[in-house]
Amino acid sequence: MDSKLCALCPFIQTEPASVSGNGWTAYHGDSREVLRRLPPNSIDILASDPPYGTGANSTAGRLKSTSEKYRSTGATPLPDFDGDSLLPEAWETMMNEVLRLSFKALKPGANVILFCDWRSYPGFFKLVSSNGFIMRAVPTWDKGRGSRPMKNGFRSQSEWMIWAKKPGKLESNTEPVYLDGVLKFSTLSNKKVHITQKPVPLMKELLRIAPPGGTVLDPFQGSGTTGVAAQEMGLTYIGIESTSAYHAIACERLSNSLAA
Amino acid sequence: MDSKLCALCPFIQTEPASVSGNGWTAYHGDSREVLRRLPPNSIDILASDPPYGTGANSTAGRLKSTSEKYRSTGATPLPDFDGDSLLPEAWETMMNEVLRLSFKALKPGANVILFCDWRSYPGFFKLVSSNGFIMRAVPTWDKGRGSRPMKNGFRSQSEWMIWAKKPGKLESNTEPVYLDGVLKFSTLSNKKVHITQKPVPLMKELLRIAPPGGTVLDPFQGSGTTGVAAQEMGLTYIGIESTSAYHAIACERLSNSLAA
DNA sequence: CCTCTCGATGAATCCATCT
DNA sequence: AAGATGGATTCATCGAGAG
Repeated sequence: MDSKLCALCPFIQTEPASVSGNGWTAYHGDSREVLRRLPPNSIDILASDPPYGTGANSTAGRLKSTSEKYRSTGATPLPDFDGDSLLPEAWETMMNEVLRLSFKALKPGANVILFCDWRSYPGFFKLVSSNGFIMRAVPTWDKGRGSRPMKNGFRSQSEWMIWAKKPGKLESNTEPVYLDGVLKFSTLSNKKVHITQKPVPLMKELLRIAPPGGTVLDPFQGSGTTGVAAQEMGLTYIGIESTSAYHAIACERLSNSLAA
Repeated sequence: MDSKLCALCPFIQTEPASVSGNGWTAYHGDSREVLRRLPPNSIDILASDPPYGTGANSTAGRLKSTSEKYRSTGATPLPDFDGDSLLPEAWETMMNEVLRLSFKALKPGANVILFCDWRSYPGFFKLVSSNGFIMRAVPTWDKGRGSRPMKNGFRSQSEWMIWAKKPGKLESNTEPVYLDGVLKFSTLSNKKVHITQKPVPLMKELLRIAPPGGTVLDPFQGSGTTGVAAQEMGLTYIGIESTSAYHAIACERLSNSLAA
């Protein structure tokens, strides 16, 4: 942990708890508190699946847990995750702060990958741009036709990944990569431990844009898929999660990731 | 043309010119002027590829013609199209008016399909929602790997289609359709007569959500691809185009569409 | 080992009913 | 009357288990 903290600052009082392994660190706490303590210009890539903040469209939506909302068939209940049921103002303030603090932690020229959907994209677009990042493109994750069909309409079968970067140039003398703009990976139907869990092969494909051996940051770690992918790609990983249940799940997945 | 116009209104003085064929009408004029004259609640679906308004990011961009901007290899020059080089304020005012007038012309429950990309989506999202339309989803057009690869990044190989509807219910006693959310059609590399021309098979797939025999409106007709697709789907078509060169091209394509 | 059947799933949406 | 609630709905795909 960065030890160059201001000893007089009353806002930083306790160290967030963290668990470490070979090439990874998982913090348990609020993203903003942890981000404040990361050394500036130290991260090569931010890759994360943040809460979309679209769960609060009704009072019911705000009161319901995420597992109730996003599971139609009442199968295995999963632990809830934070940040989805915030009212728009609260979501925006939180996300703005996370992006501002992340900007500092990232190296000049570092890439940013953020998952979103058609509802949350305008909010992310505004915050990403206004925090100094440069939008590059928005590749699409095609989930295939496994998702729920839509009568007399178009199936919602994709999510988007905002690709942006911090201004500057990241030096890299390795072979250039050329990545597709539409990435097709099927969802893990029933093996999921988090409702919005992404497939590891998808995350690995996205992380091909990271410099070899670089450091990946995920301020909304969830079940730790980004970390597992980073491990398999030989990248160093730093993750942050506020929910106890998911912090524990992520630590276990990270511990076992290269064992298999 | 609708004859129930207010005889005292000083703003409506001349009839826009139009050309008609069997099941289609192509207006030559400003979308807003023509939309004002359409009978309210008469259109079943709006399907269009509007100007994105993102061509004016620099003075150079505003002064360059659209054919100069969008052709890196100096191949056959194509006629310019209107509305792309408007400054953001002007684009927004124009598009707002077109959407407001279109809303009136559409039947309750009518669907809206608007092409956009990741730059223009936030602007469209705002205007579509604030004009009373209900956002439904955003299917993706996957152009495949034909487009230019991106060094150390993700290829821009997709465009988005905003799917929205006017509140209400469109009665239809036909078989329901279930459409995919990611539509893969390759671009017409060199046979294009308009720079942003879409493939006819893509437009036909999109028009499958129209009620059989219904009326399709395209306020930014361009080279008339929407109309050709509508013809092949057995739908009635109304298109509007302000540029003379494209009006002529569209009339010719529409005349010949069912001949082949 | 491969094929087939069966069951469960989906960052959701529709609609009648209730407050 | 407008807004909230809760149960029913849709089908291509994936995985488990049987043959």
